[in-house]
Amino acid sequence: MGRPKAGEPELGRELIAETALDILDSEGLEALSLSQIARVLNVQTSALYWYFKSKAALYEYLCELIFRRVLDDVDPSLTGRDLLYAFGRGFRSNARSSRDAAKLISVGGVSEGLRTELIPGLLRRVAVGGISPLEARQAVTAIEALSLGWAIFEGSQNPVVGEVMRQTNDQNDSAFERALHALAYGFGTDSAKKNPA
Amino acid sequence: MGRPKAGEPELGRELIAETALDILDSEGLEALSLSQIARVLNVQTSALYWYFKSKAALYEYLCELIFRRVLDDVDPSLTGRDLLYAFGRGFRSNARSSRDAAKLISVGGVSEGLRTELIPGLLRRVAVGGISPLEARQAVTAIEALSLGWAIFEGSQNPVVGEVMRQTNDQNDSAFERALHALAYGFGTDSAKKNPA
DNA sequence: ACCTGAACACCGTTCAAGT
DNA sequence: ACCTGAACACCGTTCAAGT
Repeated sequence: MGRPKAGEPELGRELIAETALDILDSEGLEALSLSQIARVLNVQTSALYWYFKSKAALYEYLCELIFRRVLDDVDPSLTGRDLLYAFGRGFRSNARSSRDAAKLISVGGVSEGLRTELIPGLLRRVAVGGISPLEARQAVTAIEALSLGWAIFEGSQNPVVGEVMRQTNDQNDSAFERALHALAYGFGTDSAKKNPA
Repeated sequence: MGRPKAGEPELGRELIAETALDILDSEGLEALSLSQIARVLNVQTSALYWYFKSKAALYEYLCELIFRRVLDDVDPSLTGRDLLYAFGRGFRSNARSSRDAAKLISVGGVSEGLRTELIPGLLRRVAVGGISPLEARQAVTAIEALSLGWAIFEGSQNPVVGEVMRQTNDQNDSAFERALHALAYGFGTDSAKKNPA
């Protein structure tokens, strides 16, 4: 044991990341450690440092992976506000399908690929029609924030969301969708520009 | 050393919590450990267990403390949608004033006082006029989610918000305020109930 | 190139023992 | 009641050494 057995998948960034997401799913963020990953993979903890220079680097990689999956699930033909809406839905449903994924994102750093490739691409697709680049950036920020925050509360035992959860899932889904809709389609319109009395 | 000196503040939940928030502020969530708190306070780590039964219990206490401060800053005469708006602003500005406070909230659990006292009180103040209790719960959830998510992105090096940050603070503030307004005043209205084509 | 094995400083938690 | 001191299992990281 400890050495590659025939028939066993080869150690690498992919396998390490998948194992990490499995642990995140089954045991939560607290239990997600390099030691635990190594234990599952039957290697020494130090072996992981050949593929990731630190725990933070692994976390960045995981965040990018999650983000990439969300974008892959979104209809590529969508643009503008419809894209905003679909992105928010995908972000939350993905975060909800994997326990503590939202916590990971809130704690993990931002990778190079995310900063230079994925986000700019998303922004370009949102900034169409009457939506300026600045407006697109602000809207994406708002959608990301709502979806991430919502997923965090859903994952935790938050009392507010907890109550909402105890109602039917339909009602809860619609609560999120209503908020999302208010943001995606209400942001930057006249009704959102007015200040309250 | 190690024993209470005359003139030194007495060890207790208050002092431990304040020290913890100081560390959170100056060194971030990663550096916030029981050992570090004990080191600053010149006591043994095990001494802290007299006041908190675990690290998680301390985190809960800190979350409740932060939440309480946010509510204390909100004009007590506000109700309904105006309260929603003010609560969101306070939540984010408080989270922003203390580094990694948002991360702490996303990771920390929910205390008894928060669940049974603070949140129900907030809900009661929101559910006035044309706003039903269910609607109030959903709206508070949405506002909390947006404000928490926004604060997390602000605290991190998120690329989207990072870009927005590099613009003037006014612009960034107004981006958040616009999103907040869309939620507080757009949620539950006719425009938010319609589904996109 | 890829992994082991040992070492280091740090962490959360428990518990007997002191005062 | 309140705190020390020692112990335990676990963690991230480094690095020489093997193949």
